Amino acid sequence: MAHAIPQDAPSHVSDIFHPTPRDRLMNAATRLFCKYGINATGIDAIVDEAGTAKTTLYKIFGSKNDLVEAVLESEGKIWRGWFIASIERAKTPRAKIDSIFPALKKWFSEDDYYGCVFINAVGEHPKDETRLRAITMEHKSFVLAHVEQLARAAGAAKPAFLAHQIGILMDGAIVAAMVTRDPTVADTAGKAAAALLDEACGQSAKKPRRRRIQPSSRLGKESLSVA
Amino acid sequence: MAHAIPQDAPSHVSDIFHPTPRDRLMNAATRLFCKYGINATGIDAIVDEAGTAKTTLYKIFGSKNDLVEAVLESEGKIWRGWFIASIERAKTPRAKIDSIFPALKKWFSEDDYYGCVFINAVGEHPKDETRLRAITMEHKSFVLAHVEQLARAAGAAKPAFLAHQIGILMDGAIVAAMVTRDPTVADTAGKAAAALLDEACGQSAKKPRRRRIQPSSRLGKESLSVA
DNA sequence: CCGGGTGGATACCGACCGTTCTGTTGCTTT
DNA sequence: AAAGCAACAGAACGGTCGGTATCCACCCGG
Repeated sequence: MAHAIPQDAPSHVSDIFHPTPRDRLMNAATRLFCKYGINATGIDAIVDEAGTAKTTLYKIFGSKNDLVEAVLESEGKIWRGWFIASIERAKTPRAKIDSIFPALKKWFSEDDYYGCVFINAVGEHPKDETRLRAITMEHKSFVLAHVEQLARAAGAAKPAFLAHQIGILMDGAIVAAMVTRDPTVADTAGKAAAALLDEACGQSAKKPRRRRIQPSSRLGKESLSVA
Repeated sequence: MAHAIPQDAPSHVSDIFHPTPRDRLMNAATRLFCKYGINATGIDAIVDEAGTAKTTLYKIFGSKNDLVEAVLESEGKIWRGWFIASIERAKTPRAKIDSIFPALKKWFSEDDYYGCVFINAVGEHPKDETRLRAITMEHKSFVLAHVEQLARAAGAAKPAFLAHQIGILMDGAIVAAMVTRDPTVADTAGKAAAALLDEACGQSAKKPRRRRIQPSSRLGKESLSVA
């Protein structure tokens, strides 16, 4: 997942006026990697867009590979920050999970939505590559851990299992949105996630008006250390 | 989705003994594109592996782009053939849908599973590209149409909607399996699909069959031309 | 005033890219 | 035997790749 919503997290305030060469390179590389792919983006295009010299890039990052890793690392952190902030605006754990796919939909709707850099990066590199996949899995694990914690707080029977399923839905929606350019895949995936969440919480009806069994699972909202 | 199971569909029998240069080029290109990515695979490597001359490649395909499209077209057809044959072995529509993810799991378990060429191709090319995305969507639509028909035959309330959800689960599983190299994501996705199918068929144990108005949609199992 | 470090400009490196070219096999078909 | 033709080998094209070296213009603390 990649390319965070711009509005929040201006990182360093001074960057707005005097962005360092490093930041300019990171921004340019991020944009070009996302839009055109990593292999299809040359060093020259990056330094061109960043307005720096090639020497500066190699002084700072050492190699294109290291630049790629730096971009993924940074982009992952920004994306996770945006994602978690987006869903944590909701009040209850259930509402937070329910706002995952509306958040994704907003992301999909941006005109510069290019899919998930991590997924695309793994896809366009040799499949015996290790480093990129490790970085991607780390990113994924972080997001899934958060979802799992929410699932547990929401009273899901098997929180890890449910989080895994939601993660698959997220990946699928991200990919489908990239291919089709249709943000409404998020709605479809969101309804699937809601149904799975309903089932995992033991109440199959969408609106909890007609509660069938409802034994416990009402508590647990508290005492949840975020990790 | 890409890279079909080898055992069925030997295409032309004579190819086993005298594979034409075209077939050798297609096979080599397919393998290298899948394993190393399209942009990372040079013409030299393809003709090297195919054992043909560069001239032959350009006489037959005209350009690398055209070769890429030919590979996607062919690989898509092979994959769809394998996929549909795999799930159609089951007897009932419900069983056919239930065998989607076991089939994918077998695919994921191959040691030369490299994800979906279509998804990877879109991901590593400029996002304003049109042709690749069109080819990918065509492939996807074909598969989804088949799933939708099965969903309708299985008595799902909203077959197109369910098929769409299953498609997202498939894409998510394909991507997750590529990144994690863990074929069991197919199990997780499969259980999600089964739960959604249960719910869509109204026999989800607890769901009290809250039908809306929609009186029809019960027939239509027949007269469904797939492609 | 000086000296050192940061970063820009530019030319260059060997390697490889996709593509085209020339020329040569070897098997058909006449 | 002659001609045709698909496929071969291989060199070479202009261009770009990732990466390096050189030189120069600042800027800033002493």
